[in-house]
Amino acid sequence: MSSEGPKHILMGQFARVAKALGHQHRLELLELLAQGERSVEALAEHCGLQIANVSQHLQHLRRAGLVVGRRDGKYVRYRLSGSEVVTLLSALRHVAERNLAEVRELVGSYFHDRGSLEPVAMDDLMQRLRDGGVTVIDVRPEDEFTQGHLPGAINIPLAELEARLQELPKDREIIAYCRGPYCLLAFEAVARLRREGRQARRMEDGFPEWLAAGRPVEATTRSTVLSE
Amino acid sequence: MSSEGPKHILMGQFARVAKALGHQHRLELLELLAQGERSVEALAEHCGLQIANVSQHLQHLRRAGLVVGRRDGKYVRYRLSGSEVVTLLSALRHVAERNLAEVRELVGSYFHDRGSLEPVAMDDLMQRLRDGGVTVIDVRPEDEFTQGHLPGAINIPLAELEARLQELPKDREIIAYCRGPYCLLAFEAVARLRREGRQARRMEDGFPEWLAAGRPVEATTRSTVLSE
DNA sequence: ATAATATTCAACGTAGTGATTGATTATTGA
DNA sequence: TCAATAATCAATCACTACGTTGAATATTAT
Repeated sequence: MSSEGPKHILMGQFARVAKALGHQHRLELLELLAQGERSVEALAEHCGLQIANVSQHLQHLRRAGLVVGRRDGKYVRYRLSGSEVVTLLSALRHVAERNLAEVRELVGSYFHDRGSLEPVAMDDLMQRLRDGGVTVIDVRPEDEFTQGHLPGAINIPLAELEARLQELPKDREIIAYCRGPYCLLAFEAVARLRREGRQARRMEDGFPEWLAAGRPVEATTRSTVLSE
Repeated sequence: MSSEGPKHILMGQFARVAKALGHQHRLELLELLAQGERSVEALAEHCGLQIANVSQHLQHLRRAGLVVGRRDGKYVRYRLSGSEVVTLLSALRHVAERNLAEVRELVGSYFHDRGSLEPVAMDDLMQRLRDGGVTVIDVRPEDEFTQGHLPGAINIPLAELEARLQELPKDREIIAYCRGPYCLLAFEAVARLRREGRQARRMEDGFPEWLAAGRPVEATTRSTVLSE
């Protein structure tokens, strides 16, 4: 009785997409894929899940139109099907942060309290990139950096931060970014840089949001643009 | 093993929100609530569902932070918890339309083919409202109109359209809007108006999107603003 | 060809979800 | 206070989803 008519069919389809988002592990997979292409194996490793399990989740996501896979030799590499998926994930985060008390508390205590790290909005950073006088560091793992990063950013994975301090100018502000607004890497990087007496802040959002906003991006290996 | 750490907890919370969206009936309820406040009974009637069933869905939505309810005499009236929920729903629709072949086909055949109805973007309509020279009609049911509508819009529910044609000027373009981009009311209204020889187009989005975009809104009964 | 590796498929048990029914609570009006 | 109405709760059943296991498939390298 309630599945007839084009509107109901549409709602059923929308629900299919939402169902695919409705699982912790699938959201984690999507966040990883938002950084760039990855094989099933690599995803399983990152998430600490079984390969068969990840494979099934990926197919679930694929049926919902959220990711696409391509065969590359022995591997099947998955990626987000488009930048609108990043937008959807941002909207989801936003609603949760705004309306779930548990999330507000967690974000407040765990993220915001980590010093007054004064995040820089993407717009502002864009402007300062044009004006010069700012050093941007990408604290994600090297393979994610390679697939795409902010123009002019230098890749310093968190583990190498102290060892490579001399690469960072002492008289310019340093802006760090990582995977997204709730990724801890940039928080930690800024905290450590300040401990070393550097002037550092973090970008409010991560690389995927920068990319989805249609801002310029550099890739190390090839010049392909990831956005659509 | 995989639910420890602040990040995993956050993902679990985000998944909770997505799970709540992952059901056809709940999405239909949300679309209705995007028009304004409604009692459980009214929602059940509109969706053709049992009251107890709707009640349970609403509590599911409430636990996910998507809706809030307040007691009003014998009734409990529910509404969306904020405009960011509308944004989330739009993002969901957008992903589905972009990446699910079934949705693309359905939208193409059922909505787009209904004449070349040349939708007007919200921005353009906003400008034309300022300039004057356009008549805007709200073809939703009266109770939805009452709770909030575009400034200056006149309410003509679809059933009354032919009977009230004389209220509409013949020399000005008429813009119709309804509940949202996939609501059929405005499509149908435009088709009928053109059949009558009027110059008519539909607004691309519906009232909830207009409201969520922070644009001006009028309410008939009280001057409360629904957005946050 | 054969072995090795990456991924998917198939099957199974457990657990959770959704719809229905009837009972229960909250509020209003007589 | 009692009846009527609106909403929620509790219990049940059918159904679907999740994770695991081991087998099957696809591709590469030997």
